[in-house]
Amino acid sequence: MLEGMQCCGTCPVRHQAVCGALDHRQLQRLAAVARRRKIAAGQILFMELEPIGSYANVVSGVIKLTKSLPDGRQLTVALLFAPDFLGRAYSSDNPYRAEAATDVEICVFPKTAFEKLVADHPGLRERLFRRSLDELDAARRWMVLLGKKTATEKLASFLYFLAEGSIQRCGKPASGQQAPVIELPLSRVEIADYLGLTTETVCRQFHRLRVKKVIEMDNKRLVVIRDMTQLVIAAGFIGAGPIVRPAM
Amino acid sequence: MLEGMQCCGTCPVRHQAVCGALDHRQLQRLAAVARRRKIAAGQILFMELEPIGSYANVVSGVIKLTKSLPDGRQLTVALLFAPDFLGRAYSSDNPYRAEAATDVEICVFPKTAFEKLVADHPGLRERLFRRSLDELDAARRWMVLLGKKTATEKLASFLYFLAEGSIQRCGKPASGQQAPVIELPLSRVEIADYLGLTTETVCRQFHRLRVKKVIEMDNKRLVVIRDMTQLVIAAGFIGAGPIVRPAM
DNA sequence: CGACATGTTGAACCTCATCAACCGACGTGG
DNA sequence: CCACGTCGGTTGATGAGGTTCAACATGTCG
Repeated sequence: MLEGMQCCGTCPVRHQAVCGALDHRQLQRLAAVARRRKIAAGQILFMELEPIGSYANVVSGVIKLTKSLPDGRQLTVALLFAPDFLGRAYSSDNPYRAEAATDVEICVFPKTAFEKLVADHPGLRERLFRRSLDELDAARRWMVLLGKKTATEKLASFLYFLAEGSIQRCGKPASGQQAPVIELPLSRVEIADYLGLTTETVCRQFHRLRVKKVIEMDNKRLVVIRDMTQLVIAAGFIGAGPIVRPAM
Repeated sequence: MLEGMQCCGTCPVRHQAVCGALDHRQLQRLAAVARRRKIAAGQILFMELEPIGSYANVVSGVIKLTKSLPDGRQLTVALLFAPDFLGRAYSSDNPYRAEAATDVEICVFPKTAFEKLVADHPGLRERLFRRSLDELDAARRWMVLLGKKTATEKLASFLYFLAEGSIQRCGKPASGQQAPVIELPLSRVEIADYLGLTTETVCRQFHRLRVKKVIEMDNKRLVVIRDMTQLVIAAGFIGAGPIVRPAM
């Protein structure tokens, strides 16, 4: 077992995560109960409708949140990356299944201890609130993708979304913009579940983007973005033609 | 101009809305700056990306939040009903267009005054936080609808969602369950935009549900739910066959 | 009345899902 | 070592569900 403070001191997401709101003393309090855990890819953190006994920060890796229909169809409603927070305040049971998409490291806080800390510390509350608002915006952006975009646009948007994230994490590639390389954290099936498509369609769209010289792929999991502007256009973020502003 | 306190005293959403967290004194402070406004159906409250100078409670009627792609495709990402809250904390500009779907009454709070009140009152903050979490859950539930459901399921889900809401508002129809009647707050086009479909498809699905005796329609805007269980099945909430639990 | 918005219906088309075959990588066991 | 089964990924053929385009119906307002 890692000792608490040691854990927080070396934590790579110390400042970006919700705990960034805490001062030294408060961090000690949190660290006393926090525990690092490694989760292997594919492991399920908690099932749908299962009560969750703890909160957690994602320290590294990617976690999927998925919902499923009674007949087995399922959709991944969110991906959680490095400084993201896992857990639902004000509700004991939660409506998602959380699963490690890659090998994952999380920092787990027991429910009651964390809630006490939240109750005492307004800064922490604010961070959680901000985060949930950001998630809400992200969810609604994704709704547009799911409801209105074509298969190509969906995949292009997904790749752009990943590129954007990796740029934010690793620093942007200056103005010289060398081609960003992204490692897909999801299998084809998982991508399909995230985009509301089937595996086959996802494959074909990868193919199309490759043929159009927008991307390049060495490994099945490694994507090089050859033409960022084309990707953005393919994603439907800017119109290929003139921008149509809907009339009042 | 209505005087503040009078406004809050007679407010039908006084307790359910976020201001339910305030005691009498604080309510006075809010009421001093709050203003009732009536908005006609079709009016736009604020445009996408436009900074918003105020927050508001929905007192009556329905507000649509929609996002649009540069080429004009658009999706309604949320409907706001009576005690709902309109506004985005921690962000001056917002990513949605807000439009009155029906005639609407809202209670408007100037941005800074309201924010000051929020800063002073933890109960209010908590309410806002809870609300945003609920919205997040709702958004993600809707993502499943948009990403995985068929046209029939989408419309049935929408009707169920409305029925549920009206039951919650008007009290449930006992166990005797007389057929719930719902008035559609949206036109066909608007429903289509909400469900990620086209007008034509929405029409055809209405037709199908009518043929199947699940619903009945007098007016174009009045839907009687003849068979609630069939509606729930059509919505895909429970499997028509045996429930398949995905294997671990 | 005609012009316009909203809703409905029909027919043709197209995207994407479905079903099936196949490929390569990997691990296991003979 | 190779045969094998399995799993993830790719490709092809086919078909259904939903979009698109067009016509028409209905209701409303000038």
